[in-house]
Amino acid sequence: MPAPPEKKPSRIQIRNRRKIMDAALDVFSQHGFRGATLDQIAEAAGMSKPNLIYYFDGKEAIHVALLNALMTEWLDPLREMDAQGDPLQEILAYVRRKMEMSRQFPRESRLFAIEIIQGAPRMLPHLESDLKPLFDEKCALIAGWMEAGKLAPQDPQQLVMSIWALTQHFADFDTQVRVLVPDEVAGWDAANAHVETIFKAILTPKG
Amino acid sequence: MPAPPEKKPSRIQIRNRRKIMDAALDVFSQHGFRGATLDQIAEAAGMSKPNLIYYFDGKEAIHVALLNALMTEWLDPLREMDAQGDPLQEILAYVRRKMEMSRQFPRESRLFAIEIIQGAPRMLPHLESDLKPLFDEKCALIAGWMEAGKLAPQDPQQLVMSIWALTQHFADFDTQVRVLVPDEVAGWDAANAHVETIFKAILTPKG
DNA sequence: ATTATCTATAGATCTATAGATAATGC
DNA sequence: ATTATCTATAGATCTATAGATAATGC
Repeated sequence: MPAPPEKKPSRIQIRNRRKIMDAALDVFSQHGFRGATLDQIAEAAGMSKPNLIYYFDGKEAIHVALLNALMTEWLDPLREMDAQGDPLQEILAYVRRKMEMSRQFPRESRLFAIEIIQGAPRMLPHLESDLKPLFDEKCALIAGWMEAGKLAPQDPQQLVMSIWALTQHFADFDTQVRVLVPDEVAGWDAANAHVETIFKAILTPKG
Repeated sequence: MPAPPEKKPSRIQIRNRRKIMDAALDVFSQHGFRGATLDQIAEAAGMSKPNLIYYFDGKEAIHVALLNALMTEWLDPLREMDAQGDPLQEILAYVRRKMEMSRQFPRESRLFAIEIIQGAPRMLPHLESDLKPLFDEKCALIAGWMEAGKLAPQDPQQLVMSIWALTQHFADFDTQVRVLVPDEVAGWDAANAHVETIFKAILTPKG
């Protein structure tokens, strides 16, 4: 069953689809799927509503396209964790990459967070097919490192989820963080330092 | 300007308002404010739509009532942190209380999470007026403990936010956790243990 | 008498389509 | 010729209200 033969998209197509996706990221990451409207997306994209639907099959198609595109790149930092590298440095580097992504791409982080909180109605299959195998692979790698005495022994699954919890918190709960720690710049520096301290403390093998 | 004299609510009023709030918690915590509909809430409450509005001024009033009620009890575990207690034990006990709340009240956790992720349009004033002073007070308490050498020195603000990030993750991202760690019971036990390990490791003062 | 509930519906909002018009690429 | 955009609108969904009817508490 070959994919239907599709023409190569024109430059305008590429530009407009990208513009729509960016606008949709704004809107969906703030209101979730149900709370978002095509009007808001059209407004943010600077296009008319029917024009949106000229480029995508509908509201849901835009959302799915967004999630698909993001799933891939969102997992990249984890993929980069290298079995050949120094275990502690590999994990700390992963933590740093995740913190950097939270800082640079808070909308993406929130889009995922809302989708997951709402029960992942459109992303559950991706979690099973993409995230789970990668998660299992990297947990096995980390478990190996622990067995070899390179890292303090602990539950690798909990370790990886802790990394996510801590690094994504600063993007997802940004509104709250800003109330409590008004100085944006100092906040990020302190967060980076604190998160790094945590993982050094629990991962460094004892004596 | 005295508050308008309100009659004492009847038993039916109390029961129905409670039923509506519970139903609204279901619906708002899953879809956010904009994504939720009165139809869904009415259905979940087993009441007719107009009857909902007989008890509350409207959709927004229900949401606000929910957030107000929750804000108070959600902060209780932090209020309990006792300046007279043993510092390390006080913090670990707080962590345990928060984990327990995530396990027992995941809907409440998600309701807050969605509200914050969406920019806290209806809760920002509460964050400023309720959360911030309590946060500052407890951070000062923790800072005092650190100066006294009872805890390893670190940024108290980052410490408290780390506790939130880790403990709430398991409620908010439950859907994802279940994909990655299918055994619910074992997952919670492992999570409890891991989170406790983390905070013991970073808080125990060095020799 | 007062409180609670229901049916019916007004009016706003939302997704999506139809069909005409304008812009672009050979 | 094909691609892109617009106006107008159908049809569904949503919040909220009007006004009638039923249940409850003195």
